[in-house]
Amino acid sequence: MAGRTPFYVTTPIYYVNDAPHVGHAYTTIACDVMARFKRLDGYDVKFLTGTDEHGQKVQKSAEAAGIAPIALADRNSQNFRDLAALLNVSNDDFIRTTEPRHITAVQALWQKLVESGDVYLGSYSGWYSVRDEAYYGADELVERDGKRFAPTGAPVEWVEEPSYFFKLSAWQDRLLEFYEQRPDFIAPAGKRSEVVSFVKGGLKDLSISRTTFDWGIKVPGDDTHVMYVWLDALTNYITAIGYPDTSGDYARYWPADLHMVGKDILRFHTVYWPAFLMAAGLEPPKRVFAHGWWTVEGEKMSKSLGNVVKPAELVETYGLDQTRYFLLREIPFGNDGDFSKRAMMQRINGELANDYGNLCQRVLSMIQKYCGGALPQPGERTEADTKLLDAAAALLPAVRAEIDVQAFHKALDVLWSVIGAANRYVDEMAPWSLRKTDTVRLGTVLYTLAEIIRRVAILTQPFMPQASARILDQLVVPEEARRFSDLDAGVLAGGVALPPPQGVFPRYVEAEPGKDEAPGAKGN
RNA sequence: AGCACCGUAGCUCAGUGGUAGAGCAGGGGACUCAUAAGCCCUUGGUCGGCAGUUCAAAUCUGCCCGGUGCUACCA
Repeated sequence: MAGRTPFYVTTPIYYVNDAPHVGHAYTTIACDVMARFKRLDGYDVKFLTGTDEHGQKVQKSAEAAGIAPIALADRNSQNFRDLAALLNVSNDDFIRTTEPRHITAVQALWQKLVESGDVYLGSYSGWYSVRDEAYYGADELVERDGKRFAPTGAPVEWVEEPSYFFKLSAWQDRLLEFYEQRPDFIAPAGKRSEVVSFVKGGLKDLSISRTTFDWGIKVPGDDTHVMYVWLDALTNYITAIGYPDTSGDYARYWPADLHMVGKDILRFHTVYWPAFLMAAGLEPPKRVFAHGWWTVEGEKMSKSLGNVVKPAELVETYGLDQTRYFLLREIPFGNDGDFSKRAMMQRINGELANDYGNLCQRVLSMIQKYCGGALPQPGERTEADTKLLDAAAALLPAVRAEIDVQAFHKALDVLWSVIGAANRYVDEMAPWSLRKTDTVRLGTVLYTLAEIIRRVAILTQPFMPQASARILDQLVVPEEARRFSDLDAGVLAGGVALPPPQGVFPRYVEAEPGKDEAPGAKGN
């Protein structure tokens, strides 16, 4: 434990007013790959996800449903727990902002901000639409008949409510200095420029409390206010490691190595959050990565279009590991991308079934048929064997470098380059011919291939834990010998009996409606 | 409107001064261990347009056209 480097990765906490969709799954899976990779690579990993449960929207939804806000939060928070389980996500903790530990942490952080002089009582004012429950900027309004209306057509009125403010304006220079010193703090690089330019444009103080609703954490010493959601929500990252106790897990895991976020909440994580933390005398996180959005078959995902992709349907239709693979392989991480059935099928069939799955299958089958089901003993190596083995040995540092910058697509690309090389090696060596001419050489070739597959499968574990495990099972690699340190230390031993091969990545064949029904039969 | 980024083969993208690349899709071939998989070969682009700098530009500069993002309280 003492010798292991800590690694702390977080998903955003998901808002309980939302139903889980592929976007949530995407963020969570990306973090899971980070967490699994780092664990296998010997790190002491803390992986946090959870739910954000306060705010006016939740209060309103609960009222509409005729239940208490906490009842709504309980129910919907569970949906996100279920999602994590569905996706085989390895989070170490699941935080809820309604938990006592979080309330304690947020109030403690508030006190720190008060003590540092960064909080003052003022009033928040603006053009408010009761109908939309939202404030609008003066420039957004339309004036008709001497009255002002929101872009939505709703009437607005000038309202003013008391509010505590955070002196964000005082942190502009220190934030810019921070970005300057830490060029990797915001990723991808393009997003960093946006944030820097935003901050350079000047910062206004931030309203951090509200009096118009009460579903939130009370401001210490002023029960008429609840904290504004972002202060509440962002604090979850330190709540989960024990804050305000800064000795134990906090000392070990903070600052977080990576906050993974969707691009819509980048600013909150890269401007407000570091400012809050610095004001409280705490360190900002090391890195915030803003990933992109998925469209579906070329269209924006939306409730009104009815094309929202539910993670459970993906897993049901394509399989869990296939879904995990597709999401991280299809688009350069950080970019927006499109989710289409066609692309999914191409990835599953072309890369999982044909390249990876079939490589395993053909090699294991030949061992089964030609070697009586026992892993052969390798003989003398040729240049071709060495070349392939060297390529596989070079995988870990190459993949690690990509994972460290969240280039998941490139990490997979690197792995597939060896899968491709192995498939070419099979054809070049033609074991089906060696079988008749040179059984010693045959043994070396099949052994080499099995060893390549072992190495690849160990490295695909973070992406596809179940499928990788099934491959390693078929090579009789002990469960405790699947860490990255076992890549070199756990080289396969010849002579071991292998079980009959079983396909791991089946081809996806689209069910053709009507095809499997009797003519004239009505479906369902 | 301002600022930033992007526009390269049918599709998704890499390439940032020295004779255009990958994967997928399309076409052809040899093999047969395997999941109608794998392997080999191959068609395809005046690198958005115009002008300039340079011995040399997809790569630098200017302008134009087209697209995207950001421009604070929306969790």
